[in-house]
Amino acid sequence: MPELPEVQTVVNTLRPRVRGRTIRDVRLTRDDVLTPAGVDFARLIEGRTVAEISRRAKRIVFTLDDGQRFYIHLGMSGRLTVQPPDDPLPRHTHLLIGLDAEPALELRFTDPRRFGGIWWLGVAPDEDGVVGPEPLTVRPAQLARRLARTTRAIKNALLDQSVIAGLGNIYVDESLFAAGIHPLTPANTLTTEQVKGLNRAIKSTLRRALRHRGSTLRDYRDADGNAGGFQSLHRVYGRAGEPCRACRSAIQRIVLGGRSTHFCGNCQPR
DNA sequence: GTCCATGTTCTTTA
DNA sequence: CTAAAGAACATGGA
Repeated sequence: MPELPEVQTVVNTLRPRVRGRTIRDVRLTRDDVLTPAGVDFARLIEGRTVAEISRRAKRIVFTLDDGQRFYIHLGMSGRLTVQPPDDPLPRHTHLLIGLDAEPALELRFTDPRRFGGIWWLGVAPDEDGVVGPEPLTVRPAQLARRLARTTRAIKNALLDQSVIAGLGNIYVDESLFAAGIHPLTPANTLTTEQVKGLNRAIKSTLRRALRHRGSTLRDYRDADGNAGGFQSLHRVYGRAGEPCRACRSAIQRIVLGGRSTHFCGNCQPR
């Protein structure tokens, strides 16, 4: 659910409330949200201070004062909030971290669908798994090199986190519209000029979404519980049948890689 | 009951 | 063998 703009907004709202605070008590109410299984997560983090909170791809990375790290992925329906411990506890809250604050604060991870979770990294210098470059800083030549390696539709290639990290279904559709590229275009057939335009479109789309604190379709909230505001500015995502904001022709919806894909057949010709 | 959902990973097919 | 397509995961809302 949350893509780069939403995850970054969570990090931005989390940081001033959590960084520098000491972890008092940890409650993991079901252990299958933790990877690897069997890690004594509470013992590892209790008494530690949160040195930094950052984002890599769609992961929210916590760095502790002893240099150990873990990350939380929100999956499709995850929320990470900071609130007073006596606030009513929502269903499907799997992790509660009590923080040393006056008045007391609690970091909560809630995720009904449980596609998200907590991954313990320890002091491993490398990140786990293959994660592509960050879309806000990737250079056009680097993006071109990675797209040239696959014949897949550009929509599917951009959703692949090992090709480029942080994009999801909303921002791939929005970026392809902004670049005027049809989602079915084979990734390796894009011209150098098209990749340059796509690179610019991705960056401007993400920056605009960040300014509006992400998109809330249903579940997404930042760490303070606030919804995003970008959803009303989507140009194609979720607008099937509605007029294109540029040319008034009807936005089309097809299924690609099992995901809804929205585009303007006129502004994004094949 | 049906279909759909901001994601990732495992399995099957080509 | 590899790349790509498809299924699966779990819950809830329309």
